[in-house]
This record gives sequence, C-alpha cells and structure tokens, in this order.
Amino acid sequence: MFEYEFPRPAVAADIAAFALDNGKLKILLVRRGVEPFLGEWALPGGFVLEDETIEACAARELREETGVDGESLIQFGIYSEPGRDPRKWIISIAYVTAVHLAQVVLKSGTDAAAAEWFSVDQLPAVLAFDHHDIIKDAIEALRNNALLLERQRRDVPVLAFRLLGETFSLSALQAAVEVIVGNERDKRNFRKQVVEHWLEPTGTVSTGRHRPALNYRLRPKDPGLHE
Amino acid sequence: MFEYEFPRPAVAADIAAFALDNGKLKILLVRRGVEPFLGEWALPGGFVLEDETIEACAARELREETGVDGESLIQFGIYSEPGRDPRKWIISIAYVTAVHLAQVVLKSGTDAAAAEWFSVDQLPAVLAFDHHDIIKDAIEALRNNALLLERQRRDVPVLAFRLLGETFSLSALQAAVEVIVGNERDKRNFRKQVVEHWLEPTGTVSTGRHRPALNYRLRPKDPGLHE
DNA sequence: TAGGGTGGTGTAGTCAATACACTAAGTATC
DNA sequence: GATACTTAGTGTATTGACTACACCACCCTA
Repeated sequence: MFEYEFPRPAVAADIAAFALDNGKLKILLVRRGVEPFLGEWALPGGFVLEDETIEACAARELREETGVDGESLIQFGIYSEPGRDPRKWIISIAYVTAVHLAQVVLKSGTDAAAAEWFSVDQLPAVLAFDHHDIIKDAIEALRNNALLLERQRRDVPVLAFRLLGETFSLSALQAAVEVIVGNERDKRNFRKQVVEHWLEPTGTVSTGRHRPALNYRLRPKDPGLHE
Repeated sequence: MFEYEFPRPAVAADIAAFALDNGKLKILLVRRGVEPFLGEWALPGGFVLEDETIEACAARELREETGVDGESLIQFGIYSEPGRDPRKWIISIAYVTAVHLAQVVLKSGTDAAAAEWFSVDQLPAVLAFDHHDIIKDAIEALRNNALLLERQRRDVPVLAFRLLGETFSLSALQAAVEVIVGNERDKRNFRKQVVEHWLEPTGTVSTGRHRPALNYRLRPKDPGLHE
C-alpha cells in the first residue's frame, strides 16, 4: 500500500488509435476486464508509472496493445471531471495516433481482454467512462491534423501518413485524407500541395487493377530548402 | 493519511500569468514557502483537489493569487518527467493566461509568500523545478495566441486583449501585440484586421497627452455574420 | 499660433488558394 | 487483338488574402 498526506488522483494515459480498414476509418477499443464498466468497451490505456512520462506510458500501452511503436502520439485532451470514474479519482490524459492496419498485431489473441476495431460511425452504444466524449475530441484532433496537410505549416501532420504504410500512392493518401476530413479534395491541388511540401517519390510503382501509380514516401525532413 | 494500492502522483496546476507593465511583458512568480526549493521563485500553482477539474484548480489558484477571475486559462503543456520534483512524484498541468495589471491585487501583501512580477527577459537565475522550461513554453503559447489576431481563425485569441483593460485604443493593442510577438506590425494592416474580425468601437475616447484615440472593446461574439 | 506627437486612413502589387477538363496507361472483356 | 473501362497524372486562369507603403487630422504645449 502507498500512503500520502493528501488525496491523489490516479493518472491514466488513454489512446485513440485510428486505422484505415477498407476505406473505413476505425478506432481501437478494448473490452474492460475489471470493474467499473466490466465488459464494456473502452479506449485502450493504463495508469502512469512513477518512472515514465505520461507520453511514454501512452507509447507503452499502444505497443502492448497493437505491437506498433508509439511514435507520433499527439496529446489532445485532459479529462478531470470529478466523478468521471464512479469509484476512483482518475485523471485521463488523452492521446491520438494512427497506425497502418497491416502492421498491427492485436494483443487480443493472447489475452482474455478482447480488442477490436470499430467504425467511427458505428461505435458501441455504451462506452466506459466519458470515452464517448474523448473519442469525439479525438476525431476532431485527427481531422485538424489532416487538414494541415494542404496548408504549409511548420510541424508535419503525420497522422494521415501513418494510416498508410511506409510508401503509398497519391490516390491512397487523398482517399485517406478525404475519409478523415469528411469531404472531397481537388485532385490536382491536393497533389501539388502534398508533393511540394511533404513527399518524395520512391521510384517504385504500386500495381493495381488499372494503371500503376507512382509511390511516394514522407520526405525525411525539409532542411529549410526554400526558406 | 490516504492509502492506495498503487503509487499515485500529485497533480498540480501551474499558471503562467502575464501582464503588461509600462510596455514590458511580465510574468507572475511567487517565492516558495516550503521545501523543496524553499525561498526560490516559482510559477504560482497548487495541487488539484478531488472535487474540481484541473482547469478549475488553475482558476482558483489564479484568483487566490491575483484576485482576477480565472477565465481564459489556456492549457498548453503537461510536465511529467520523472524526477522533476526531487522528493515527490508530481505531474504539472500548465496554463497560460493574461491579466490587466490594474485589476490585480496581489495576495503577497497579506501573506508571507511574496509574489512579484518579473520581466520575461530578466527572470531570476534559479527557478524551482523545471519552471524555466515551462515559462519558455508559456511565452511561446502566448505568442502563438497573439499571432492569431491577424489571421482570420475561429477561436478568439483572447490573451492579448486580456493584457489590456475592458476598453483600449488600437495603438495600445498594437503595442501589446508587438511586445508579445517581438516584432513590429504594419499599423494600417493591423487595424484593418483586428477591427474587422474582433473589435467594436465603444464611442468613447481615451484622452492622452496628444490627439485622443477612439476606444474599442472585444466584440461579444460574431454570430456568423459573413459565413 | 506654430510645432510636435500621436491618431487615423486607402490603394496597388504580390502571392497563395481555388476551380476546372482532358490525356495516359494498364486491365478486363468480347 | 481491338475496344471499353478504370484509375493515374497534368496546367492555367481566376479569385481572394496578405503585404507594402505615405500622408493628413487632431489635440496639446509652448
């Protein structure tokens, strides 16, 4: 047991991990194995340990749950409403990230705690805690990140790229962005923007059912070329 | 005493409160009355209580310290490095705000714990914990907020306004923004932007040593006029 | 009443964002 | 093997936003 002079909250890192599955935007949820909300779906997450930062905790949880390295975790919210957990005093720090579905190995196989990808427009009716709110905010954070793709800004909007693999066609990228932001982009303008600002061609082509498309990857970093 | 099954961190809200004093940008610091860092300067702040959100805690601390209502507290950082407090496990949530110096009544008078405004370019050499880092981030957050003034965005960049009183002249506002962002703005463009997007004239004039200036106030809210 | 100092205004040029339609290349079908 | 189908790929003209820039107005003081 651990004793303190004043009450202290438990601090959790919760993760909204998005992936693209057959053109649908999905979010990872896990079924809770303990009270409260036993058996209900919740965002993956866990309590922060004393020897790690909160971000490191989020990265660890993401790795444990999906096998994906926890880079590009973006903190977007803090949830501290009293009573958000009916039993304990818990403060949640929420992170959003995106993963390439093909690289994910869900822990659910080895564990009783099931994990599943849910379409963002077909979430379970009941979620643990205030996770409905958190997911709503997470989708907005993801959307804002993707919208930066076509605006020339300093920080790289990595989330849309991470939905795809290491390399991808421009059409795939555009489709991903359109799913995220919820409306269509102009093909020519989109390509101009992203190729100029973020991408480099790999030289390979992705052969599909029709004309092959050039592949691109995220440019390592723009060392102030035109600045 | 309070007992928990697992270790828990203490969670603090720390506040970077800025004010404008004679054209200098200042930040409020308090002298610590307890170990660790007893007698050193630190950002005002305090531990979150079980029946309040972290933001409410920040608002409460700000009110206690300055008498100013804690609206417009903007959360900009989370500090959770292990060992940032040499004794206890403490996670800090950092907020930035701005206040009008004339409305401030520092608590320092009634209390042994001194509070003082420091020029942001003449900070004490030694600060408690990682508060040097936090202040650096706070200044950047303040700057980013002020830069939004001249860009047409959705959320109102309130901080620059709150440095001034309820009403102010355009020159005063421009001077405030220039102090914050650190470079000069074009007078005509600045006025066009802020008047169109954010301000309304009060009808009064501020009489100074020379030609009186029209006063403006922050427009309550733009109900989607031109949208 | 003259001069100093701050308050206040409009326009032209540049650059970024937008809107828009056809050809190219490979696959499947007949 | 020719044709139809599907996706990949490209340029320009227009619009709107941001930038740069100089003078007169008004009040106070001497």
